Amino acid sequence: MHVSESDGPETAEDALAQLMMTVGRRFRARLDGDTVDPSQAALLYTLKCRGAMRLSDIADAMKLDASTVSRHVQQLGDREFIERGPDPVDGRASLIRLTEAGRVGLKFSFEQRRAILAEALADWNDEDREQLRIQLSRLATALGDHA
Amino acid sequence: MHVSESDGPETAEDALAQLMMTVGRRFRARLDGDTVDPSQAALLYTLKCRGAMRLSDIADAMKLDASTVSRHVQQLGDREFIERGPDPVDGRASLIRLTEAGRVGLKFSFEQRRAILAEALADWNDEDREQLRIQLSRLATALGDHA
DNA sequence: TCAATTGCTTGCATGATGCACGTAGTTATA
DNA sequence: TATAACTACGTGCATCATGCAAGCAATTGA
Repeated sequence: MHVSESDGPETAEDALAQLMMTVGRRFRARLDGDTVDPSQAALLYTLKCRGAMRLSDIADAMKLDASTVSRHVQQLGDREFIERGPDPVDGRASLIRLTEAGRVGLKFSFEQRRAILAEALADWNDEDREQLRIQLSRLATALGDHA
Repeated sequence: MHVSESDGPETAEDALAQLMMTVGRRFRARLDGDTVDPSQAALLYTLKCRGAMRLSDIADAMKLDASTVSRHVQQLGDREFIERGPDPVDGRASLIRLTEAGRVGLKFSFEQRRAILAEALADWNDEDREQLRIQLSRLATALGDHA
């Protein structure tokens, strides 16, 4: 066991595994006043980072079934958080693009999560926060890349 | 928006929000050969950290409905990953305790996640890893505490 | 032209979850 | 003591997210 009996985790890997387990629930849950659920927020975020994408590419990026993404896209489209345009190079596909309303909705989701985190990070000094930011960002990139 | 258009997140809070969104899926999914699903692994971890607990206390700690925990406990009990004993101070309740098999199952779940993370952290130096471990551990504690 | 492929959608089954309710055991009060 | 109120837990039911399989439409290749 790489987590000792009463101390904290012994490695960064275990610390992250513990963190995901401990707080995952709080991020997965739809937060108060939040307008998009976590999966759909992730979809919006993907579009924000990568620009207009085809549905199948979103499914690949998010490691979800295309049918699941199809339903999310429908719901987000109903709320005009995304819009679908034709793919100029393939008439079967459509390019899905974030709308301004979608940016606002995504921003709101981030703000909700920010509030929770800001509370936990309240007594961290700037250097620790910056270190954490850099490392988490690197980690997210590394985990996302080889996906 | 606290996440800039093409750079990484600008604050540690956003970096973590992004991380949860980016990789949450990989930890939530039942990994290959894994014997317990993520929710049940979290239950085992809770028992590991806090010792024998009553069902209602587990529900509080995990922020799940008691009925959900009841079902998890049944399934984990069937597989003898936990055992239920009488609560000496309340005949209605039972104390739920991790078995040795449960520790093994939990360890296996952690190993699975470790493998994914180790790959992503492969090129980090020891100092960065140690920093990350400390900060993640602190963060998990902070987030878990005010829960 | 027609078969095979690809992008997407829909029907269906499964599994996790919460709520409402029921049962058994406990505590408080007359 | 008797009885009412409360608590811990389990079960039935509805809901929702998801994946798989099948289908439809458009593209590509022979």
